[in-house]
Amino acid sequence: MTGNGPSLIDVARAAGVATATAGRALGGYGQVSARTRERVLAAAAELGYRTNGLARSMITGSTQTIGVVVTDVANPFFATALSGITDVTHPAGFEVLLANTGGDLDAERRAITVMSEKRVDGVIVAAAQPGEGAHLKQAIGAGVPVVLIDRLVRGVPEADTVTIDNEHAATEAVAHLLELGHRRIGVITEAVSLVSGSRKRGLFPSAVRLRGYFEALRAAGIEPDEDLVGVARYDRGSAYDATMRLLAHAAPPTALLCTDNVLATGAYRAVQDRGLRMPGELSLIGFDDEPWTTLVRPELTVVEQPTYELGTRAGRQLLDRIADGGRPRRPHHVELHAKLVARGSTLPG
Amino acid sequence: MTGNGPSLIDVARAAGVATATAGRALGGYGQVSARTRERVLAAAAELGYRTNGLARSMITGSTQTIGVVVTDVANPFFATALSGITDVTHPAGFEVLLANTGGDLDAERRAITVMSEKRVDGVIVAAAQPGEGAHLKQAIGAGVPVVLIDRLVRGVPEADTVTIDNEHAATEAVAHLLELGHRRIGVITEAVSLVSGSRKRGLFPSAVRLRGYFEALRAAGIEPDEDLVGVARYDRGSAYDATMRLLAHAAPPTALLCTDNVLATGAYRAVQDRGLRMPGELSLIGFDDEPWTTLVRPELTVVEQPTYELGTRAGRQLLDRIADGGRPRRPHHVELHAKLVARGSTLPG
DNA sequence: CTGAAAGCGCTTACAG
DNA sequence: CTGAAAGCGCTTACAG
Repeated sequence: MTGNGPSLIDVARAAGVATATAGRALGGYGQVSARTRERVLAAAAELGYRTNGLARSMITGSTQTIGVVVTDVANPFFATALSGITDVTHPAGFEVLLANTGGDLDAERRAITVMSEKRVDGVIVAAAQPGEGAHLKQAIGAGVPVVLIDRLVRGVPEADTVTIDNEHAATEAVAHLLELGHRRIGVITEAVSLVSGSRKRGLFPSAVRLRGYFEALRAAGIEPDEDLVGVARYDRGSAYDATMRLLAHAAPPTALLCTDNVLATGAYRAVQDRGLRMPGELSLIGFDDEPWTTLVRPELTVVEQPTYELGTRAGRQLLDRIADGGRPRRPHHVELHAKLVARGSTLPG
Repeated sequence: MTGNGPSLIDVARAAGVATATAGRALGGYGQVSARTRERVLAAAAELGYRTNGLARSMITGSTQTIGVVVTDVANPFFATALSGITDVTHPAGFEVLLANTGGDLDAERRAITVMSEKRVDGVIVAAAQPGEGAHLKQAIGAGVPVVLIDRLVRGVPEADTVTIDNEHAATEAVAHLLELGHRRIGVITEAVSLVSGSRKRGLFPSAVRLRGYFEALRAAGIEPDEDLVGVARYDRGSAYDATMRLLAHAAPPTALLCTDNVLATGAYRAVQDRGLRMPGELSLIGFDDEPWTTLVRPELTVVEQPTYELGTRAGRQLLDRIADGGRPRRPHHVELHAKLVARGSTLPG
């Protein structure tokens, strides 16, 4: 019960004008004489009037609100992307309705439904699963523009996308290690589809990065060794364990690539605990350039993603779509480049 | 233009019932026979009907949406608190309208106004400035419950608050250092009201922590030395510079307390670059226990804030308020405790 | 420039 | 259980 308060009718009555006139004075549309406007504004202030955005939106057909769906706001990656989104959309007059799915597909479906019912003008989605896009397709069908961010989803060809060139990013990281002379290069990943030749070509960043890793090795004439692939759940402890297992092998890797920032914290810790010198005994590369990567010793070599820009581009793309007012147009795909930042964890020095 | 689509009237017509009946079947309120419900549901599915939440909210007086206003979502502190909020409110059926103010008071005022016009059922606010609460008071007056989080604001005695016992947190940190024998204990802070005896008693965490620092010293019979207070803007670089200045003094501190996690990254780096051994030549304490604090060597001693819980408690508090339906009730104040986690940066070992 | 009327899409009494 | 009517609070043609 948002304690109703005065309506436009009350303001109009107090100002001695018609509601349509009061609406024009307060809403900044149509024509009103300066004198009338003043009287209406005075009456509104006196009564403590606030526009009912619900009623307005119902008529105008626009809520000036966009939905943003992510799997985990507490992850610095999404938090940073989110700030990129708001920095672009807020000045344009749009508010953000946020949903945190925790990677649960059902939660994502519910979020999309609710946002659609609340009549958001569009949504930006970091999907929970690459295989399931029916709910997104339905939203688009209902006239809600969708921009996919960070992750591609199968079955939604109409959606705009803003992603990072993950395959190249991984390739570049491996190339860096090859150049330094490494041949036994391991990887810590949360990708499910392990097998390099799998037919289920993954669409998610971790899967794409894993593919890049495999291909870079092959291009260098090295047959990937499954013993050098450490699979972890998406948390630090699991990455720690996976790293420890790899390092305990009879023929352990001399270099390690982590496909994500969370995994990198676990791997870094494991290498420390194992007592291996970096980069002398083991070279390590992480993903995402977070503040801590230059506080550890040695500093961590990383693949730096343009995370904030991922958000700003997605925001701008959605604003464009909304401005287009649902006119059909072919989907727009933006792919941003990640950049290798070489530091002490790989560079002998 | 969210391409309007079929309305309840269309569904009712297709099902051969009155709109009121169709509404009852679809909305889950009132009484409908099973047979009628089925027919309505079938018609709705056929037409691709989706409820117009705007119209519903206008009548029910509830949007099932809360506003959350923070100064910086990209800061792990707020990102984590935010996830605590959504974890509590989302299962209760509430969506989150997010505003990122960047610490700008005007942006905060606009956000509150817009959220109020969008008829959110309540707001959780991490305020930009402690001195300015008129807009919040006004929201409360209009019937929008307000829960202040992390920071107190003057002039809004009606608001619920969920904060951390910052004075005690700082006191405990200083006590730890005193116990280890330190007498020259410095502080890196972004608090503006520097002077210990200032009459403008700060309400913000940084100011309260600074007060705790001063009082802990005095309680130990040590007169605070202004030369040991390093003031920085709220960023890593500025904290780095401030720390470097302190360490360059003729009689430098032997221990340093940082009143925030961002400042701690700058200070840690400065101590490294200065070539001082921790804790032998300098002991360091930070705020907030982030993943990196156990990756650096030595590990960082910190005051660990219950950040996630700050969010869940604020969420629950707001839900309670909303459930109360605007019935006047005295404000509720929750103060959570921070905990010192002693590690290598202070413990000789 | 101003006003009277219609209507956005629902839910809520009120009858039956 | 079902329906006809009223109404939530605005904006939008349509006249004047």
